[in-house]
Amino acid sequence: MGAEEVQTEKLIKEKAKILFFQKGFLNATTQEIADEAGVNRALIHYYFRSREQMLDLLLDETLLEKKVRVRTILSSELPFKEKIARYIDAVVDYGLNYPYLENFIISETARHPDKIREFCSRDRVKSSDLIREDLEKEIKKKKIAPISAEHFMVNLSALCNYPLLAKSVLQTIHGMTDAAYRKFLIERKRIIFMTIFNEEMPELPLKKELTKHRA
Amino acid sequence: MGAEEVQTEKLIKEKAKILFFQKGFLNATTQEIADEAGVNRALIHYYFRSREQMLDLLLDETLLEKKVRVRTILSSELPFKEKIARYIDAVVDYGLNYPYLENFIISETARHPDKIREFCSRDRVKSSDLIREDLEKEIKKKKIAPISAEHFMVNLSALCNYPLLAKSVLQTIHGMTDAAYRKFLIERKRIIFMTIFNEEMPELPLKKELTKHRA
DNA sequence: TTTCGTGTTAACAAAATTGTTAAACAAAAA
DNA sequence: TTTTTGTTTAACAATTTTGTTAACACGAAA
Repeated sequence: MGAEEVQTEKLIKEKAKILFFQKGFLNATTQEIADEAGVNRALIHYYFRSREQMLDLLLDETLLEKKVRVRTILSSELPFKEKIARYIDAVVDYGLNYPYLENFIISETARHPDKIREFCSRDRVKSSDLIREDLEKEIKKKKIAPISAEHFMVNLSALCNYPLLAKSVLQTIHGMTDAAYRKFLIERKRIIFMTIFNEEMPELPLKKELTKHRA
Repeated sequence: MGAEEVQTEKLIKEKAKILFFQKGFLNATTQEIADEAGVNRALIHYYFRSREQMLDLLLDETLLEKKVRVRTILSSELPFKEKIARYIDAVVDYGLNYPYLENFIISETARHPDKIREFCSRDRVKSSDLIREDLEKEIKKKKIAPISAEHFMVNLSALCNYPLLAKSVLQTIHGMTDAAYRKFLIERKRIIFMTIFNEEMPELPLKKELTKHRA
């Protein structure tokens, strides 16, 4: 047993993520996953028992990773608009890696509503609760038109996630190359901020600072 | 042969649409479709040759129907803001019937990029072209912040379609019933307009008028 | 060296899914 | 009535996909 060799388990997960979340092959078979990883199909069952269990694990890990990033930002002490700017930045960047993640979730959730229910029930606060206070303050200061926290968050998710989700469609319609679409998505960060706040997005100072705690 | 009896072909298509576009069962098998329609599975092959061909037909028909509705609005002579208000109204209403249509397209397109390419290539004008002039005028009049027609249309589609697409997820997160979510979606029509134009959505006169031609 | 355990493989079995076909059926036409 | 035509059904065949198992490889520990 060698920790220095290729970690087959990790390799399979990585390649499966690419198939499902990057390439959008929602129906990828165990064989296709094994091929992508250049590995015998039986290993998928060896490490993950069944296809189903592997999917659960993948989703759980990936969703958690994304949730941590997002929550870190939304529950930080940053001023509201910077918080949102960072949220947009993080979600779009994450989506550039895994454009079809949301699509996958949607499909899985349609078939197995209990899975996402279980995942959501783990945390007591909804993400809309995390911005409610900030938002209401902003509204009172007349800095932004009245809107409920739920609608605000849905607007934000929609503007960030949809262009990633619909990558294949939008790219085809507008006849863009992969590179052009990537550029378009990065442009969108500013556009999204403008659409929501009706003003230019501020420059963001170094990202690393955010996770560090300062007593 | 009786035209007065239940049209099996139509019945199958209707029920398949429900499975795919309403319930979001992207992987529904021919057996599941047959069951939903209360019909022998072989009939699906009798009428549509293969599962694949049935899917193509369904997508084509449904997309065309939606496209006609949208194009009718976008290429009408209405003032810009009313045009957009009607677009929002139509897309959200259509989505209330088929919330998972977009999801289906996205998945199909990821696997078979040629299909959507073929569908798109049928019309010469992109929908963003249909509003470009109007939009530029509006921007010159300082009625709206500068934005490209592409970003504007993507914003609009995102705000309209995402909440439908992510129905199962959002509904779970916010703990809504079907009825509550439906209400939420209808509320969103005004929200979307406000988000884009930063002003209240006007009341829309009767919808029927739109399709009629007046020389 | 032998033993042990993890990781890997090919071969097999079982289930699910699609597509075909021949026969049954029913209503209209001859 | 018989024939014909379009529709429906059950049974079958082929393929795909998943899951299991027994044998194999090979380094580490005894």
